[in-house]
Amino acid sequence: MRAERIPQIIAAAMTVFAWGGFAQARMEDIAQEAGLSKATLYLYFASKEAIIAAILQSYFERGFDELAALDTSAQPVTQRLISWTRRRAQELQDNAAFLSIGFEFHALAARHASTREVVQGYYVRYRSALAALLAQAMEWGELENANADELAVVLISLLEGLTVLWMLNPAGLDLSGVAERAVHTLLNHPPANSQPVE
Amino acid sequence: MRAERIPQIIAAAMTVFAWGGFAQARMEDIAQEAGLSKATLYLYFASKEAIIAAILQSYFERGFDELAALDTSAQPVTQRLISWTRRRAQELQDNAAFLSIGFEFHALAARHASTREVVQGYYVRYRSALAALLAQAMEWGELENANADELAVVLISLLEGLTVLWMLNPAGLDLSGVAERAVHTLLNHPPANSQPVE
Amino acid sequence: MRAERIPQIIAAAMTVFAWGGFAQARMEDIAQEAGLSKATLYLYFASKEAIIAAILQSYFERGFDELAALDTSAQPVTQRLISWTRRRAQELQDNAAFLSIGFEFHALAARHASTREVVQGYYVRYRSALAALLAQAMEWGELENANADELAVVLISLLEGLTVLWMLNPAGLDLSGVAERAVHTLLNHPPANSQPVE
Amino acid sequence: MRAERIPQIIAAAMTVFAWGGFAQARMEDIAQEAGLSKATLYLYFASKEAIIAAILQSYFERGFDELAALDTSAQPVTQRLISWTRRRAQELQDNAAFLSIGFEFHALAARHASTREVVQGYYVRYRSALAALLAQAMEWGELENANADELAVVLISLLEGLTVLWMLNPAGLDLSGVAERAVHTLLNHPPANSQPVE
DNA sequence: TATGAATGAGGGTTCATTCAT
DNA sequence: AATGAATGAACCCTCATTCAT
Repeated sequence: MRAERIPQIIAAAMTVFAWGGFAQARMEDIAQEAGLSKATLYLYFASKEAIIAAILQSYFERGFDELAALDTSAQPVTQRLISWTRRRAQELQDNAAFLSIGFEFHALAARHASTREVVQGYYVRYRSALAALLAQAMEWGELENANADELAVVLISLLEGLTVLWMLNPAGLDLSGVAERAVHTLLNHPPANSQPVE
Repeated sequence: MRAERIPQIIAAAMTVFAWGGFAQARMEDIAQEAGLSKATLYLYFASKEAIIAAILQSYFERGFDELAALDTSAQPVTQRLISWTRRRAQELQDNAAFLSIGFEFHALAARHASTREVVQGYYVRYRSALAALLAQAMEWGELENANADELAVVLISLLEGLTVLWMLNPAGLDLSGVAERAVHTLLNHPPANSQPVE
Repeated sequence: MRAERIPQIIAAAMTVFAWGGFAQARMEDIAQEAGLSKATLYLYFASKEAIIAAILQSYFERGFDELAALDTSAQPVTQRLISWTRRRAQELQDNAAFLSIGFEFHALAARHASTREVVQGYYVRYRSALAALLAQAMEWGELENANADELAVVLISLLEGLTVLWMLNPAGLDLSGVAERAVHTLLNHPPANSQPVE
Repeated sequence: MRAERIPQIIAAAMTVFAWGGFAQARMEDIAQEAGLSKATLYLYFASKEAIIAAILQSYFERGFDELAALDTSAQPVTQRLISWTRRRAQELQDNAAFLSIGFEFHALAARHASTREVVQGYYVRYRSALAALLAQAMEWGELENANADELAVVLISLLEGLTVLWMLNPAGLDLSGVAERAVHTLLNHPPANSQPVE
């Protein structure tokens, strides 16, 4: 029962949150979307906040499977990262409806340490995984030697930022193309190698 | 009076919103922060939403003065962009407290067309100004020929994304340094030149 | 539950409205009078206005049962109308506390078409029923031939007007007596027979 | 100034009250209608309630001039009363817009003794004047002997009640005609002469 | 497990009234 | 005399949460 209800409620809540934001969404709406009664929600979640917290946990797991898959592929790292970029872009487009939830978590993270820690945890893992991969590629001579961690930060930032611009004008931005080309460049010319400018 | 009260209320509202988000903030809080009574707020704004809308208009004006200043400087474009990046980073750090408002606007933009239009308008201007500058630099031979508009998109995205990562862990990310080095690289190796990878 | 709560709330609201008028009455007062919480009222009525509308529907049903009973009685029509008049007067006195609600509906009707239609509907039914009875009595030779509809209007008007005067000074006006005597006269000397005066 | 402003404000208030009722009308609305500022109203009236009280005083003076004129006319009383009825009906139609105010005063009177006293005072004067006239006519043999006071009550009630029905459906009720015919009848067959029915 | 019914706490908004100018 | 500006006091309505069944 629990194993069945909890994802059902989370899915319903995500739909409702995506449509109107955390604050505007009412427990009534979530219940309706889930096909349950309001009171039933409370059998599985102690509060609205608990639902948000549960979503927070799952929301930032997206893409980790794919990231993990990067490690085991046989292709050259550059190639792997490019196609991973493409997949991330695709996934973004598929889940566009839920983008607002991510931004709302950013806002929450900026305000509340507890949320911040969770979100940060995600980016740390993300960054570490990416950096490890890049470091390996450097070690293996596939990429120019550079600060792998900083490169990871730059790549992640780039994708995050593109997400914002794409959300604002999906038709006006070739998300995949721009991302791929920029990642390609950055892999070939890692920024940490460049001379700091004063 | 209006010229006096409106900025006063907006400033108060921003402080309150930064602290608790749009939804949680109460008109009472804003009034208190502004040193006014709740009813007085309604002499100048028709609703809480109207205050948010007013902030939306002003929020994304930040940094435009500096962007405009880029045009008139005598330095080489690369140099100008690098130091502009530095100033943006500095400004970000100075206004860190209000970052959550920006993320909340992103969430709102993802949900409401009217907000989206305003925010998009900002990024369009931002991107145009930057692209124009880059195009000029390319024309003058200061930068390698490339797709100036796409380069602008990449630069903006990078800075936006770095903002998120820095917000999550200010101490763990040398915002200025990473930004400057990445911008430097991208200017020297504009991504649009690279061959798309299939 | 609904079948139980709705009359309960309407009764409470009538009491509160009778005491202070529609505008002054607070939902809190009605809730208290009904022994419920304020929020519970909203489970059954969408708004204060909806409660008033519900009362409007029931308020002008008073006396219709008795009016219907007029048809089936075996007594002569004159007799029936006289004793009906007496009962109406009695009922008025019994429900004196709610008179102000009726006047308030008159005021509302004068201002809002939708209320007017409801109230008018009541008087139309009232007038039709009375006119039909009078017409029958004329046909049967019990009453002098005359304009039954106009006579109905006059009778109703008379009772309505007496209600106002009696409300202003109950002790100073023998409501039943005056009403009965006037009705008696009008039945015997129906006005429509008289020559219009120029 | 006062002599100028006070009628101006009362006229404005009556317009606003007629449109939306006492409760819904805002001081702001009245001020606007009067072409004054809200604060200025308070130079002439201590409160909204004071404005209503002032209107109460003037509202029920309508028709008294004409009633007084009845005394001095040279025509037969019956004739005078009929043409007075016609004038009252005409006046009613001319001031139809303000009818709702009258009903609202009835509602207020039913609830508040102080208002009731004022309204009752009006009807008492009205009834006395009419009864005196009728008594004189009886004395002079112009009318059949009867209870002049009760006849006055019946006449007044009839006109009051007709007002309600006419307000509900002006097109469907020949106010003047019905009133005149009924008054004519009642003058010729005064109810108090009829035998009470048991 | 599920829910219909109920509510306490609260928040946005309104408005009569005041007062300094 | 007149008013722009300000506000305290309410009031309607909402909603997360509880609980008896």
